[in-house]
Amino acid sequence: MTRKDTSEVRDSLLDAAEAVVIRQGIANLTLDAVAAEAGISKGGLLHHFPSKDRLVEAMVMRTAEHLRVHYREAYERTSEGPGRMTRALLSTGLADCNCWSEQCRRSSSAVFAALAQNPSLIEPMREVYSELHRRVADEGLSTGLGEAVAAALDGLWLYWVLGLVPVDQEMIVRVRKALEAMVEHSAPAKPARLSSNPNASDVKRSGGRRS
Amino acid sequence: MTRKDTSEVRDSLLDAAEAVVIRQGIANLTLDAVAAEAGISKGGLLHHFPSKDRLVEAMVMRTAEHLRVHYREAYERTSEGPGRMTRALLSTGLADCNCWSEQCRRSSSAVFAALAQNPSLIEPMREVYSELHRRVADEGLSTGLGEAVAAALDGLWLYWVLGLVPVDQEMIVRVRKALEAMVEHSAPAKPARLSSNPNASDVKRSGGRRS
DNA sequence: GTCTATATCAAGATAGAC
DNA sequence: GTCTATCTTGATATAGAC
Repeated sequence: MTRKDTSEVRDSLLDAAEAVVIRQGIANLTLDAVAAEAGISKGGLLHHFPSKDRLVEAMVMRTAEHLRVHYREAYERTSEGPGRMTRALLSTGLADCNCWSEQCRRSSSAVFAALAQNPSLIEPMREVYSELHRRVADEGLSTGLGEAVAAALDGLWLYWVLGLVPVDQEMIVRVRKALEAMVEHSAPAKPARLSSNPNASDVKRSGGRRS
Repeated sequence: MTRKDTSEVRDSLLDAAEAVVIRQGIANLTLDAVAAEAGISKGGLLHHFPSKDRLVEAMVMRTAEHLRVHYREAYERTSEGPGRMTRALLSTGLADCNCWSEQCRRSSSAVFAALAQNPSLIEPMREVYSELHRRVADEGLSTGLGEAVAAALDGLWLYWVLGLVPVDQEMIVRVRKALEAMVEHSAPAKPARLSSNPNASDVKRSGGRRS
């Protein structure tokens, strides 16, 4: 019970830290700001996270774990066959714009906090990506295709979190369709359930063929 | 003359700032560190850039301008036809691994410095990307394809600068081939120079990348 | 244009009361 | 476990000599 309460407090403190980054940017991710956001004193905050490094580390670990759970669930929901993980990413990573934005905001705050605080803190994220790319790179699609799709999704993420390119629902749909067309042609099996999203399986132009 | 000298000094100071970020990370991008790296005093540095914001602003503007020049040149070197800008990005953005790395390092230092210092300083980068995506989104390829390719390249850039996924020459080649196959099929015109070459010896000069 | 010296301040972290 | 008060450091920026 005590443990559960403590865990809940930690979680709310991490929420506060994310909120600070999202609203004020990483330059303003200070212990004072997090404490104020959480409605606690700096001393109280430092009781749960004895240093700023530990706080950021916890932010990254939580985000990494969420990400891992998220794509594993998507994998389970996706039909078997070549490119299963890749198709799972397409259906979950580019689903609804609003959900996507929320996830983006949260993950970006952790990643950038780590980058600013101490780049080595990104490590948990590396482990998740390591597993993800292992799965995506070896699932029967033509060489490099799974990796290309994953990279494209993360490119969109980058555009969105930096505001480099306006990413709206229309753009997401355009890009998803283009990527799905590639994957579908590379792995034409099981066209019945290619994607869990109804309007995502509309492929007009025939794709290319490869070895 | 005086102006040219001043401009050269400014450029060398920006080089020093990039070097600091690359070697020590953005957390250590301080005026002291930049001054030391450039072999000048902090007072001298502040004569050229009256505040840290101005210094980072100049870093971003220089990087953005390099990027713009870079892809415009690549465009000129690329054969006419559908997807010209997209093909230009593929040939120049994913050319030689070493050149690419160098460009990555430099561009990432500017972008992340801006992110840490003051996100609004990214603006010059936005303008360049705005133009780039305008060109890539409307060149006769199937809908979303140009944007997907551009996003994939920037995804690779992200992997590389954060070390999220190991990006080596082999991976670059794999992804490039997958993307080229898409573009080639969508725009089969001018097969002579499109990049039917397995190793894409299309245009390899001045490799390098974006953002 | 470059330097040294210094003012100013904010942030991370500690100590100890409650 | 949470608080207030305080210590310490390091970073930006200014002032003014050379």
